Amino acid sequence: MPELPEVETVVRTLRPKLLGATIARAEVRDDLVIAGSSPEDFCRALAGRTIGHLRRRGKFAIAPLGEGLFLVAHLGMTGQLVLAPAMAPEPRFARVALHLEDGHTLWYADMRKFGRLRVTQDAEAVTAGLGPEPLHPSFDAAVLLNRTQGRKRPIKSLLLDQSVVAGLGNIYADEALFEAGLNPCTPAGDLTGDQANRLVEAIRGVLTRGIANRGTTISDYVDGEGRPGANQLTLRVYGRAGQACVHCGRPLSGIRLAGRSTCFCPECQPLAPGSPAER
DNA sequence: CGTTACCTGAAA
DNA sequence: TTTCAGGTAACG
Repeated sequence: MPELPEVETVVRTLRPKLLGATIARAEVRDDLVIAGSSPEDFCRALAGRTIGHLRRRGKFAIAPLGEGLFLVAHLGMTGQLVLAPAMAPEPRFARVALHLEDGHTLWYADMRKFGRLRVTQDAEAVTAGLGPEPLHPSFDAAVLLNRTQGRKRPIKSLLLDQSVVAGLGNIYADEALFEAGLNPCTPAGDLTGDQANRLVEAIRGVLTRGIANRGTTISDYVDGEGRPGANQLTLRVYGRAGQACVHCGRPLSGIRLAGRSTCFCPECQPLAPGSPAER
């Protein structure tokens, strides 16, 4: 579910409300979503802590808890972090509850339980393997080329690789490749400087738009206040296999790449002639 | 490297 | 009943 724009929106909506809030009690309803410690230690570590400035790195949300301790959340496919009044009805698939002293509850809900929460002294270690932040000004064609050079894997599978660039997922990868006019199967090492430039700009564009639209809600993404996003209305290829390309009108292709459904326009995103992926 | 497993639910 | 789903770690 949540890629960079969704996590960023969750963080932005929760940040002002959680800053300075104290956790009275933590409650784990499903052990599976707790990583790095026992659920008991997780709850003990959180009780009495005051939350600092919430931030995002890649698809992780990170809350400082003081004394070098952090709460780190990854939402997996269907994770939601939602703040609600204590008296409000529980969200469906509630897995963890952080009861705040101000009378609100920060819920972690996750239908598929692929997401994880952890308390750690070393937030750095959790995000150490991540590549650059695509919205940071230092992310440019040279940085991207450094990481694609000599690689034969399809460019899309590299875009999904969080150690290459942090935060892209299946939706925004497809959208960025369409905007850049690049075929998802293009061997990464074949990217020209010009193509890398276009791809970097496209990545920035789709992510920035995603944030401006408060995230993409296909089925269950909501922000920190439980509200869906609107970016799904702007998608140009994701989930549109068989429909007409917004540029040329020809039907979009749907293929499977790196184990993920992939949509692109064979006309607007042609493979370079003679490239291995063409055969 | 691509594929499978991890989970649960919705939709075909 | 089968297939598919925004992610990623493990496997061969």
